[in-house]
Amino acid sequence: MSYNPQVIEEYWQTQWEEQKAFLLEPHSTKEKYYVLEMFAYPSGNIHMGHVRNYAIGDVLARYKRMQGYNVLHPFGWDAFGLPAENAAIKHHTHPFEWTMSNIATMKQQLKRFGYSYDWDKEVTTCLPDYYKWEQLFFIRFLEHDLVYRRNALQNWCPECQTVLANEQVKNNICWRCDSPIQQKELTQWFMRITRYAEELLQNLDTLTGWGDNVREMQRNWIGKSVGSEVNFDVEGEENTIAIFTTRIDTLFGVSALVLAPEHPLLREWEKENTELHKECQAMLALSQEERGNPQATYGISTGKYALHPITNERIPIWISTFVVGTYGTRAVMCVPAHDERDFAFAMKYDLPLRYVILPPQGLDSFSKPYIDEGILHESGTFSGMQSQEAKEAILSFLENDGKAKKTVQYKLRDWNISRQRYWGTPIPVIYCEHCGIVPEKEENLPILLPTDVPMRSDGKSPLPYLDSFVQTTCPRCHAPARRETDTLDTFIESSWYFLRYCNPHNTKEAIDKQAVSALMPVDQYIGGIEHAVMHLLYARFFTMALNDVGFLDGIREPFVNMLTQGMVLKDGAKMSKSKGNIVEPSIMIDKYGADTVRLFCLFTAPPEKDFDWSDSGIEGSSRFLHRVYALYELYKDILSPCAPASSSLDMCTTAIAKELCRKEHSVIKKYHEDMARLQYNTTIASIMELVNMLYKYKDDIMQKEYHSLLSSSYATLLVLLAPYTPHITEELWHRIGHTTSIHNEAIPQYNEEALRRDEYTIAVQINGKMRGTCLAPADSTQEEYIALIQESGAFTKYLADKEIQKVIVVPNKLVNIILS
RNA sequence: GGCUAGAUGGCGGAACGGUAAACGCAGUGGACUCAAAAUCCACCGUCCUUAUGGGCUUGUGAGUUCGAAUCUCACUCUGGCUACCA
Repeated sequence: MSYNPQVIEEYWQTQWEEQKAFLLEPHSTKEKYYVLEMFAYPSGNIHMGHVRNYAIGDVLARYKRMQGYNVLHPFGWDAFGLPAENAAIKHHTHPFEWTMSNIATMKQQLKRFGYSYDWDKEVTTCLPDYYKWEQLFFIRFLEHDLVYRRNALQNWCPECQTVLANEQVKNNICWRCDSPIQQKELTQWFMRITRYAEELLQNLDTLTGWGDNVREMQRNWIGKSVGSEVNFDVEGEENTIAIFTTRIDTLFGVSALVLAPEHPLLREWEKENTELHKECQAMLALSQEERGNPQATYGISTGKYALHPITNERIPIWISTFVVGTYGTRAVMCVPAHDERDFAFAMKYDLPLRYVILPPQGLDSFSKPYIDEGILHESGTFSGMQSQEAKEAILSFLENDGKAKKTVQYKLRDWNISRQRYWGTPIPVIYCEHCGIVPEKEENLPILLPTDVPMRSDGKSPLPYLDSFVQTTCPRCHAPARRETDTLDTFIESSWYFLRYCNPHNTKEAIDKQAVSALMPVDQYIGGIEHAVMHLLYARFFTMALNDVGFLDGIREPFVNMLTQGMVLKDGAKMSKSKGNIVEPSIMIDKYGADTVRLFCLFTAPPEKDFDWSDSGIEGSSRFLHRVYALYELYKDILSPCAPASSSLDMCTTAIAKELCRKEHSVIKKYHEDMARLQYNTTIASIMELVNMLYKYKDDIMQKEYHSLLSSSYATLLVLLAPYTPHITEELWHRIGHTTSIHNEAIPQYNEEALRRDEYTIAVQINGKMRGTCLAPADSTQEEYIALIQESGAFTKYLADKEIQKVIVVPNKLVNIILS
C-alpha cells in the first residue's frame, strides 16, 4: 500500500477533534507556553502567507507540547474592517453575512492543514461579546484622559472615505488601498499614546527576544530627541517665539527664525497683513508631498524681527514650507553655517553665514555647512569651548533668565481612532445639547452595531443616516441627543485579542485577570514584518494603558519573543491576484496533502527569510514523505513498537550499526539546538540524513542483529518529524503497533555516550593550509598526531626536511603544523 | 539623506574562528521497464590533468590570526523601514 495523504489526513483530523487533543489543559501543573500567530482577516480564503505563518507556529506549539508544556495555541478572526463593506456593496450582501461566511470557509480550510489550535479559545471581533469590552475600555480611557477629542488636520483617504492614523500612512499613501492621502480638518477621537512614548522606547531595550530590525523601526518611529527650547523676544511686541533645537551650541550662528505656516502667532500677525495672510494660506494649502519636497522649499520674510537672547542682535523672522507644522514648537532657528537645510534656505534668500563651530584642524571649505560638533568660535564668552560643554553652559546661562529650558521631543503622535466607516465598533459616546459629550452608561453596553442596515451604493457609512441608531437620549439629562456615528479603528481589536484568548468566554470581565496571570505573556509571537510599527506598537501601548486603568495587573509588555516571518513569493514577486501568480493552498492539499505543503513551507527557507514558491521544490518534499512511508513498507516485518532513542552503542557490534546509532543521536542533538533558534529548515535537513542512512544500509539492517536498532531509529525519526507532518507520523506510529498518539510522546534527549567514536578523521594543515586528512585514535596527544602524520607518507612532500616550529591541535578535529 | 538587514555553486540554502558548499531542487549517467512515469544507485563549484594529483573559489580591497564565509576597517551592490522631525 502506498502513501495516500488525503485519506490519512482526514482520518486523523477527525480523531484529534473527537479526542480534543490540543486544548489547553485547564488545571495543569505543567509549565505554560503561549504560542501566538497573528489572527486572520476573514478576506475569503486562506493564502500561502497564512499557511506558512501558521505552520511555523504549529511546529513550535506541537514541539512544546511534546516537551511537556501546557500549550495555549489559539486562533481568531480580525473581523471588522473596510474590505467587508466594499465586498458587501459589490456582492449585494451585508458585511456581517460576508464576514461570517468567510470565517466558516477559512476555518474549514485551516482545519485541513491539521494545525493544533485550541478552537475553544476562538475569538471573533465583530461579535458584541468581543467589541462590547472595547466600548468599556473607551469609557475608562476617557475617564483617565487616555482618550480625548480634538480638532486638527487629519490624514484623509478619499477612496476609503475615512481618516487614518499616522502609522497607517506610508509615503503619503493609504496602507490599505494605495490612494494618495489628503489633509482635512476634522474633529476626531484620539488615544494618548504619546503619554507612553518614553516607556515604549525604554522597554525596547528589554525585548531581547525581538529582532533588532523591528526594535529599531519602533525607536525611529517614536523618534526621541533631547534638546532645548529657546525663547526669542519679538522686537516691539510682548510676544516671544520659542524654538526647539538640539544644537544650542550654534546659537551665535543664527541668521533668522523660521516659522511654519501653522505657527499660532501668524494667526495674529496676518490680521493686519493681507500679504502675509495670503502666503500662509497658500503654504497651508500645499499637499504633504509638495510640502515635503526640498526642491520646492520657499519662504518669505514677515518683516518682523526677534532679539537674540544673548547678544540682543536683531534677527529677521521668516515663514517657510520646510518647517514641519506638527512637530516641536513649529519654529526653528536658522543656522546656515551648521545645517544643510538652513544652508540651502540661506543660499536662496541671501541670509548671512556665520561659522561659529570649527573642527579642531580648521575648516577646509566655506561653501558648505559644517554640521559636526567642534570648538566654539565668535560665540562671546563661550568661544573656545567644546560643543558638548557649550551646550550645557549656554543652556544654564539662559535658564537663569528663563529664556531656555531643556526639553525632549518625540515624533510619535497621538493615535487617531475615529473612522467614518460602518463596519467597526460603535464609539460609546452621545452628544447632548445641554451636557456636551457624554459617555454611554456602562450598564447600557454593548452599543450594538445595527446589522439590519442596507449598505449605501455611494460607499459612505449608513450609520449617520440611520435615525434608529443616531437618535437617542442623553444618559445624563435624558433630553433627546445624538449618538456618535464614527466607529473605532480596527487596530483596537488587534491590540488586546491575545489577552481575550486567555478566557474568551468570560461574560463578566473583558480580561480574566486570573487566566491572564497564568498564561501571559505570549512566549512566542509570529507574524509579518508589515506590522512592525503599526500593530506591534499599538498592542504594546494598549497593554500598558490597560494596566493603568485597572484591567490588567503587572504585565506591561505582552510579547516576550517576536519572530517576523518573510513573505511568500512566486517567481520573485509577492503573490497577488493582479499578477496572477497565486498558488492556492487547497489545490496543493488536493495534490500533495497537507503534510507535504507544511513541510515544504518550512524546509525551503529559514522562517524569517522570504520564501519563493517553486513547483518542483514541493515535489522534493512530497518525495521525502513517500520515502518515509516506504521505509515502513520496507521494514514492516521487522519493526517493533519501541521507544525512540532506545539504542545505545553497547548493543552495536558492527561499524555500520555504530554509525547508525551515532546518527540517530546526533540528529536528536541538532534537532533540539535548531528548534531553540526556530531554524526549522536545518532540523528537517538532518532528519533527511537519517532517512537516507536507513536506506543506504538496508541490506545490513535486514539482518537480525539490527532489528532493535532499526526500531529505535525509526521511532526517533517519526517523533522528530511529528511536529512538522503530524498526520503521516501519527499513521505510521500506529501501524508500527503503538496504541497512543505520537503527539503525546516525549521528544527524546540524545545520549552523549552514543556520540562517542574510537577514531576521528583529522584535518591536517601545514602552515595553515589544508593538505589532507588522517585517521587518528580518539583523544590522541600532539606527539601521537605528529607521529601519525609523519608516518602516513601523504604529507612528506610538504614536511620534507624542514623543522617543525609550532603545532596547533584541536582535539579530534584538526592539526596545524607550522614549519620554519 | 538617516537607520537596518543582507551578498556563499545553475537555484533555495548549510557551515560554535577549525576539512566551505550539509539538505533539497535542477542537471548528467546507469539499473528496472516492450516503453514511459515512478522508484533505486552513482556523479554534480571552477580551472589544469588520462587518472593520481594539483591550482583557484564565499561581492571588492586591506587588516587581525597558526587558521577568516565567520572578527575589524574601507568600498561596491541589493532589499526593508523612514524621510525637511532642526
